This record gives sequence, structure tokens and C-alpha cells, in this order.
Amino acid sequence: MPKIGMQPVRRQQLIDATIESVGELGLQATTINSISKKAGLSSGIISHYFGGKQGLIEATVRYLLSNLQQVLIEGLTPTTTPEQRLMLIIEANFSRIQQQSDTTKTWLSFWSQSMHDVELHRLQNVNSRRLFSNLASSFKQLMNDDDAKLAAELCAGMIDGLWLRAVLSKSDQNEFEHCELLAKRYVKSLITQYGA
Amino acid sequence: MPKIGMQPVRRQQLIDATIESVGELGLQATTINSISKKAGLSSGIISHYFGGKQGLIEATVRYLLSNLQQVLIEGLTPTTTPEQRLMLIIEANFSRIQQQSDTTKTWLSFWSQSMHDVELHRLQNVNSRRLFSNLASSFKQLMNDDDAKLAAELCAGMIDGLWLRAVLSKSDQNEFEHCELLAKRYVKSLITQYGA
Amino acid sequence: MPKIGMQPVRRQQLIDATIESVGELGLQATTINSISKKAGLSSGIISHYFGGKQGLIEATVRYLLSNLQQVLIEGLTPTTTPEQRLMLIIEANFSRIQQQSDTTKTWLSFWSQSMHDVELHRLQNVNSRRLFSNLASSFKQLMNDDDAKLAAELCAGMIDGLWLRAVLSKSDQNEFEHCELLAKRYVKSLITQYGA
Amino acid sequence: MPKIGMQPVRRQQLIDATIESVGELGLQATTINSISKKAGLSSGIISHYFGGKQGLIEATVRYLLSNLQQVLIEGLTPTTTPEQRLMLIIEANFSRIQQQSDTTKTWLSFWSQSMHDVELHRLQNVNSRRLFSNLASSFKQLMNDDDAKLAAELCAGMIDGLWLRAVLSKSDQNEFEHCELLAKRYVKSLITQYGA
DNA sequence: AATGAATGAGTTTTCATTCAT
DNA sequence: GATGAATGAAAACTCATTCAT
Repeated sequence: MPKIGMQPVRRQQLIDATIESVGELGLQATTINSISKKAGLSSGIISHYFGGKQGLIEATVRYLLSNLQQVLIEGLTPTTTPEQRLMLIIEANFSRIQQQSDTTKTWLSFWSQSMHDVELHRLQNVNSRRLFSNLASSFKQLMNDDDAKLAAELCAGMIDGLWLRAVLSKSDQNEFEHCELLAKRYVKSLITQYGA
Repeated sequence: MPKIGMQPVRRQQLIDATIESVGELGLQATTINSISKKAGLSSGIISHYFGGKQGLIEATVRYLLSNLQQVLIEGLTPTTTPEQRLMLIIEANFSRIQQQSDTTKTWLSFWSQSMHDVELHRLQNVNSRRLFSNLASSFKQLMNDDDAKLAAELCAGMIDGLWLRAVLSKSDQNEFEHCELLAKRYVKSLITQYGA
Repeated sequence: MPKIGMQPVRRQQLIDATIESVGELGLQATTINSISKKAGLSSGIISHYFGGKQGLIEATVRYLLSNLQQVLIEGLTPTTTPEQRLMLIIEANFSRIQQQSDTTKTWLSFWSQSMHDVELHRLQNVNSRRLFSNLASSFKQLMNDDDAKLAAELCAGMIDGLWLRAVLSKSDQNEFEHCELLAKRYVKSLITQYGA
Repeated sequence: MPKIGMQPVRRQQLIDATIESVGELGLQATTINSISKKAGLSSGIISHYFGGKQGLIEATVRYLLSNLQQVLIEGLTPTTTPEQRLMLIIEANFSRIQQQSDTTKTWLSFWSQSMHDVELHRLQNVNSRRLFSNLASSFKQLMNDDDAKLAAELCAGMIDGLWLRAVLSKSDQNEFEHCELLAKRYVKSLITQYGA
């Protein structure tokens, strides 16, 4: 029964199952079996579609990254002001939790592992720089370039720090929303401070 | 060779080797063998002194925690002002890197794993709350209680976020010092903003 | 090589190899490797089919128990007299050796271990009570209930004792048959003594 | 502090601890550590006095054997009749339990292991033959030699079988005494049956 | 396309033995 | 005479990968 066009379906099934498993069990305890079981598929299929466990892990990170970018892009309209765009960036970063509770734990697992994995580190750098440049390009429309870079650096730190503390303390959604609010207020204070 | 008094020496040897191994290989790839080899001891000794791998991991986290606290306490004198104390807290958090490059990677590995390990999560909470309460108690001497709590929350986020971004980008010491400077300036701006 | 329907084949292969290994090396010296080597399979397969060594051990005891029961049931016909049934019970107990020399040593290893293993003790009790109740129900057709219980108790002791001494002295088949004969004559003397 | 004459004291301490440990944990789970801990001595001392674990195990079996013999000899007087001697033999075999509950479990562990251990098997044979010859020499004073041998064989089987069943069912002392009574009555019936 | 049986290298843990003190 | 720190071989168990079907 060679159903055609199964590839994208199976790949997404396995990526979803990976997020679920890493969120639930951690990256260390996530196995080929824990993933394939959650996906309702056989263990052999992972090698078939991703070459191996490592390939699936990397595909999952790429999926999460593109997802984050997607949320941001979808919010943008031709009339979005720089300040609105900054708010959107923050919302995108904190909305990760809204999609799936496992996702945040999964991000953290991957970033931690990126210290010792070349490909994951490359992907993490993409993410980190993208956040910075997204912030910087918006701030640049509101202040001079040097101040904008500084504001972006501080703002990126604040977003990641509040997000990290919320994840590690196993916060509920309310606390995530509280952190989102703090981040937004911080952006406004940066604009007030440095803005022309 | 039952030289007496070897226990504390061996325990510290093994804890140091654990930090080194987790820093170099990551928590996932750190094994009883990688640790004992680095320590120049046999694999059996880990069970002898720590009951098993898990025991050694937890002892290592406790050691890192007490070390962080130690750096802070040693800087305090009877004449330390609240503002100086806040600077000390930041210095302590960023000085981790100065001691050993492995240490930062090790912290991150542990915090990531704490999502899925009860004891590590407990220890992580101790650390997280300690940073917040250290900050809050200093801020309270400079502003009203509600503002102090808010400042502490923001400041904790900023410290952790800047630290996380520095670690993940495999920054050199200069960048860590730059982050330390940014954090200190942020504290000063908080004092200016909310201070009486 | 996922030939379907291999499960029962593999399970029996491993149980046979366990009996062989325990018979040859003893329960203490029997390892995952000694079993899997005898079975001509890999070591990992034991966890796959039995969850672990303990599971295989227990499955093996259950197999030996059901085998013993099987021998008895197969000998019964609608016209079997109580006395013939008693003879069948004895034959079943002494025929263990006829199938496989390892089996007797294996029984003894398991019973000895049953002193310190809850599940093995439960299975040993099933076996011990089954022998007693089989004997008692036959004796009850030949004498009053109290005498029948006494006869069953004595007879069970005699069977187990003669069997134990034969096993421990590493007897050959002739001696087992001699013991079987002694046991049968003892049953007859009990019937003569207490029979109506 | 080279105290002289410690050797017999230490040896007995370790043998007692071995009986206790094997009775409690089983032979398999008994380790150098479990023994030395129970003896309140260091682990190294076992090698010092017995050459190793195996030496201590064998010394313990020899001790149990000589103990059993001792109980029998102590009961004998110049005026003991053959029938009284038979009763004494039974009492000695069932009195093992009266001394220490661990002892019976220990006997069984050792006999089971004797299937796979040359020295233990030799000692087990000494024990088995001694019981037979003790019984036979007494029966020979009460009946002709062939009947006496047969009676001894049956009686040895009955004693061992009742004892085995009592041990395996983890019986209390009352049941052991009940078995002792059954064995004694069986001896009397053998004398009645074959006696001149 | 998909399965899952089978493998075996790698991991943690246990433990008898050794030996400097 | 006695200790117990240290070793390292051997054990059970895990799991990514392979591959016949």
C-alpha cells in the first residue's frame, strides 16, 4: 500500500511526537522508542525519514525556529509601527507556551545541548541573532543606531532571562503573561529613555 | 591504601572532574568512566563515595551553589552600601566564568535537566529564589517594597538573560565582562528610576 | 528479520536455554550471557521478551510447573483408579529426570532461591500444595479423611525426600527409578495400613 | 595491639555472621560486606582468616556439619537403646531449627549450591552418608541387614523430605515439631514392620 | 511504505580481592 | 592483628541502528 504523499505527514507526526517526548521526559530520556510510541508508528521509520535520531532532533529544532518566525511574520501588516513590531516580537517569544507546554521545555533542552552539538549550536545562533536583529531594526527607527543596538542587546537579554526564569520555575500561563507584560513595559521604558 | 582523611580529598577530586566532564562533553555524554578517568581514579570509587552517578551529580550542583554563595559573602563588609551589595551580586553571578569555563556550561546542563529531575529542580529553585531575595532586600533599602520587588524581578531576569546569551554564544571573557557592565548599569538605572 | 510469529519460538528457546544453564552452572553463575549464548541469540533479546533476567527466571519456573502438571494430566483416563492415580503422581514427579538431567538441578536451585524471592516462593507454594492435594484427594477415596490427610503428608514428604537425596547425590537414572519404586511401595503400604 | 588468641574468636564471629547473612539474604545476595558488617569487623579480615569468601563458606558448612554431629553425640549414653538412638538422630536433624531460624535456610542454600561446587558437594555427601549409616547401624540391631538398609533409606528420605517441606513453606517451630513427631512415628512403624 | 525483531556496543552498578598503614 | 580505601572485572540493562519481510 504505497500511499503517495505520506512523507510530510509522517515527518510532522514524528516532529510533534519528539516535542512531546522531550517536553515530558527530557532530551536525555527521550529515545527512538518513546518518540515512535507517541507517534503511533514503528521505531524503524525514524531512520527511514530522518536518517537517525540526531536527524530528527535537528529537524525538530528547525521546525520550532520556523514556527517562531512564522508567528512574528503573521502579525506584521504594512501599517505596523516600529513600537507595535517590538510588541509583536515579545508576544511571539512568549506565545511559545500558548501553543504547547512541552515546547518551552524542549527549547531549553535543545539550547543546553547546543553547547556540545555543532549543528544545534548553529541553529541556536540563528535564533539568537534573529531576535537581536529583529529588535535592533525596530529600535533603529526610534533612536540612533548605537542606542538601538544597546537597547536591542538589553531587550534580548530581558526577554530571554524572564522566559528562562519562567520556564525553570515551571510557571503556569499567568506567570508567562506577567513576564510578557514586564518585557513590554521594559521596551517602552527603553524607547522613552533613548527615543528621540 | 587506606590513608585516613582521604574522603574529602577524593570527593572534591570527583566533583571537579564532574564539572570538567559536563563542561566538556555535556551532561548527556558524561559517564562514570569519563568522570573517573578525568579524576585519575577508578570507576568504582564513585559508588563508594556518592552511592552512584546521580549522587555525584547532585553533590556537584550543591558545590556550585555553595561556591556562588561563597563569592558573594566574601565580598561583603560591615560598610557595604545597598548599591555596592547589588554590584557584588552581579559580580558573583558573572564571576562564575572567571573561575572555570566549564562551570557555565555545567550550570546550564543542570538547569536544563532540572525540568525532569526532582532534586535538581529543588536545588534550582533555591538558586533562583536566592538571587531574587538578595536583590530584593538590597533594593528595599533604596525604594518602597513594591517597587523593590519589581526591580528585583526585572534585575534577576536581566542577569539570567544576559548570562544565558553569553553562555550560549560561547562568548569569551571580554563579552562576559561587557554583560556584567550592562547589568550593573541596568541596576543603576533602576535605582534612579524608582529610588526615593 | 521480523519474521512474524517468532515470539513463542524465541520465548521457548530462551526458557530451554535457562534450564540448561541453571542445570549446568547453577542459578548463581547463570547470567544473561550464559543463557543467550546457549540459545544462540543476543543478550538484548532477554529484556525484549521477558523484561529482564528475573522475568525469564520466573517464566522458566512457571514452565516447569505446568510441565509437571501436564505429565500428570496426560496419564489420567476416565477409568483410572485412585491407586493408579497415586502411582501416576509419583511417576510424574520422578519423570522430571527422564526429560532432562538439568531440570532437577534447576528445580532445586529455584526452590532454594524461593526462600528469598517473593514470586518464586509463591510458585513453590503452588507446587507444594498441589502435590499434597493431589495425593490427599486420591487417598480420601481409599480411607477416611483424617487418615487420608496424614497419608498425603507422609507421602509428600517421602516423595520430596527421596527425590532430594537422589538429586543431591547426582544419581543416575537407575537410582531415580529405584527411588520411584520405593515411593510406590510406600504408597501401597499406606493404603494397606489405613485402607478400609 | 596484637592480642594473642584472637584467631578462634574471630573465626567463630565470622562463621556466625555468615549463617546469619545467608539465612537472611540468601547465598546469592550474601557478600563479603554483608558478612563483615554483621560481624562488626572489617571486610579485609575475611581474606586474612579464610583466604577469601569461598573459604569462609566452606568453613561455615563444616561448622554446621560438626554441630549436627555434636548434638547427636551429646545425647548418647552407654545405655542408649537402638530405638532411642534412632529418636536421637531425628531430634538432632529437626533441632537445627531450634538453635537458629537462619540455620535451616543456610543448609538449603548450601545443598543447592553443592550441585555446582566440588567441595560443597563432598561435604554434602559426608552429611548424606552419615545420616544413612547412623540410621542403618541402629536398624541393624533391630532387624536383618537388608531390611535395615531399606529402612534406613526410607527413613533418611522421610526425614529429609519432611524437613525440606517444612523449610520451604517457612514453617514455624510448631510445624517443625509436628514433622519431628511424624518422622518418629514412621521409625516406629518401620521397626514394627521389619523388626524381628 | 512501513514494520518490529534482533543486535551488540555502551552504560551503571556491584563486589571479591588487594594492600599500605 | 586489623582496617577500609581503592581497584577493575563482570554483571544487568539500555537503546540506536539495521534489515528481512
